[in-house]
Amino acid sequence: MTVTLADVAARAQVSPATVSRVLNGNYPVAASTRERVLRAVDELDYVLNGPASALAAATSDLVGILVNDIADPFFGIMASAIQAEIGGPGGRAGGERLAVVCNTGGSPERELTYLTLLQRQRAAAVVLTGGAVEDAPHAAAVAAKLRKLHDAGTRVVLCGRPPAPDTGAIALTFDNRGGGHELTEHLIGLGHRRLGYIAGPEERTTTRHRLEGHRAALADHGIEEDPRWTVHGRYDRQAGYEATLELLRRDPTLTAVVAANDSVALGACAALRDSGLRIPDDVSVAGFDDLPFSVDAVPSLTTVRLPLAEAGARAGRIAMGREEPPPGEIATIRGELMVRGSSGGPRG
Amino acid sequence: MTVTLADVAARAQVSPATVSRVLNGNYPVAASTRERVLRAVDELDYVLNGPASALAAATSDLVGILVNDIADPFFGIMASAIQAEIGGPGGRAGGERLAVVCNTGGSPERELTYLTLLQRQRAAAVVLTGGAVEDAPHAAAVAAKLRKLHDAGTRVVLCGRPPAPDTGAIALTFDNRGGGHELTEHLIGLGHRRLGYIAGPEERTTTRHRLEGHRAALADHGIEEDPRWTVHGRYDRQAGYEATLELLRRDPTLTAVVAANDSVALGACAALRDSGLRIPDDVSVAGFDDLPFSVDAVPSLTTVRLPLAEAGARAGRIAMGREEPPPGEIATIRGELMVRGSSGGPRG
DNA sequence: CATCAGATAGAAAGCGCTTGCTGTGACGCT
DNA sequence: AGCGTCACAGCAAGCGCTTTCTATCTGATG
Repeated sequence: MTVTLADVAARAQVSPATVSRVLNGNYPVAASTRERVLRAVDELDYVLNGPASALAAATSDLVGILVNDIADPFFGIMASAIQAEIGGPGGRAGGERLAVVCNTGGSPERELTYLTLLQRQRAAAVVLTGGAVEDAPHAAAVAAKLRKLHDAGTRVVLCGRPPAPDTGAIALTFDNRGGGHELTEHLIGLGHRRLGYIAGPEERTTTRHRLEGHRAALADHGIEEDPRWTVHGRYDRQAGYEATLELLRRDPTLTAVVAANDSVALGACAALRDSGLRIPDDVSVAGFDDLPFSVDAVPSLTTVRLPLAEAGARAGRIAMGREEPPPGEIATIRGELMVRGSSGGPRG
Repeated sequence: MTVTLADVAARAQVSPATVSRVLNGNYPVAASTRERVLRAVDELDYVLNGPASALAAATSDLVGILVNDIADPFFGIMASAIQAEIGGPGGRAGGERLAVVCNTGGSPERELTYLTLLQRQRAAAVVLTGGAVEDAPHAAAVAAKLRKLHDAGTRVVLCGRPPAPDTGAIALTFDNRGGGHELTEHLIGLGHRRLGYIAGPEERTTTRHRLEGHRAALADHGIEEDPRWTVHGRYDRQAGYEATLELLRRDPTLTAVVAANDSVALGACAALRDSGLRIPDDVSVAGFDDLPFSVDAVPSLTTVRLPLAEAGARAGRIAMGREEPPPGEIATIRGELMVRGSSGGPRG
């Protein structure tokens, strides 16, 4: 039924071994023979059996990319950049690799299961993107898995994720703390003293780091933080909307709202508008990430730009072994403050 | 080095066959034996070798999802919904399947290569999303590939893509033509007579269908179309911005701009604003898709909602064989006109 | 008590490919 | 002329798992 290597070999009048070598191209084969084989492959419309080849060679050409939410451009952009470097078809990479993105939906279990699945497929490399969950047992389980993958020869790269010590994983980490600090400092510089903060889900590293940066900035300027000024929620627009209403309820005198990310900030803007407040005249708003739509918002969003595409590309190259890992296997990627129309001096 | 089935068998004092059967659970195994095996698996931390098992069983648990642009929420949302149904880990599906999304970047060659790669992996199913390219040779090549995949037992589902006759593929098609028609009709109903249209890339089915709907609506109302009123561009915000400036240059008297999709529409809004025009007082704007951010735009965007998540979920279920394919193997999914703030009567 | 169906477990034959090792001519060297 | 060297090509042994067929044991049946 299906065409196998042996069929091609028969047709080209050579041994299966020769066909295999022509296809893999890592062994000398006479030009004339090669041509004959290639013609046979073409005529029979032969397609290599991936599993068989992976089994025999003990390696596969699968590269896994784990993301928290594939519908979120934050991850989409990184995944896209990673995939472009992995080669996938058409990439500049020599061997064709199947870059696959796996959507964990932010669930620790799914993350773990996907890692097992990739381990099972003997993936060539795995790139984990986005913040990690700060649950000790789960973190340990993931670390163990990463270590195992690494030991099995799978290259593991963390992109926009905190380092995982002793796992052999290369980490490209975003400086969320620094970015958060700079952003809040900017607002303080404008004269704001009562700042609301809409944080992401409690147990995520990204959430914690950004919040820490924010608080550090407040502390630096001797501003005592009111616990009512922080609200947690999901990383989406809806959460931002609701959290903002809650903040306004708790303290209507806030002059600025800092959001966990741009989507949340957009929700915040909508809530402020719906509450009859002008941005930035009445309340300033700031986001994080600088996703493409942020510059288009009205007013355009003050935020911290994270070089998602660049980071992804680099992670992809490292995963493919086409770029040296950073010294110490850890690199910190800084964000860049983008001051735009959504932030201004308080009340006036 | 790595633990194999045989190791587990030895440890559990059973034959490899038994271990395999315990793991696959489709053959009677005494409870006590099963337990012993499971314990051994656990103790040895055994992970099944995917390729080996795929080879022996002649099937794999890979499901491919092809998207044009993973960084675009349009695809992200569909992919997310599909993946959720495929199961991936944690899904309600029984067997764990590895749902992998492949980013073609809109390139026909990459699309083809990914299909080959998936064929090579003996994928259990493949879902293609988004519009197709209307290049005859390429379309034929894709059709041939789909046919081959289908014949090899891979379930093929098209989601938001026109049917591919005689390939055995199930198609869930969006009614782009109808949506485009309804949208333009709405604007005409408001009194608009000079409507600019920002179309997507020329050679895509989605582009053509939406444009056809637009033109049909114009024709229905006896409006003669000026060729200067149509500009083609990419499906992104930037293209919308530039195309709008071009339209304005060609005919400053336009009272409405219809965009190929919401991102393009947002770009159009930005361009109009930058040109000192108010929306919708001076010019009305309409998009397509109703992506999450569209309702947040200022003013909120009049557009056609496509049930991306529902369609994706259905495609996923069909791909898994958990839902009957539609009669005739083709279903047309209609959009819903969402009238919002960006459209109003012309000039006041 | 002999017989047989039913329930489990094992033996072994692959699945389709890769690769170390073994030929085998053709060349070049002394 | 004799022989070591290459450059290729083929042999055959797996890679780790699934699955058919067969063997064994149990308890039920007549």
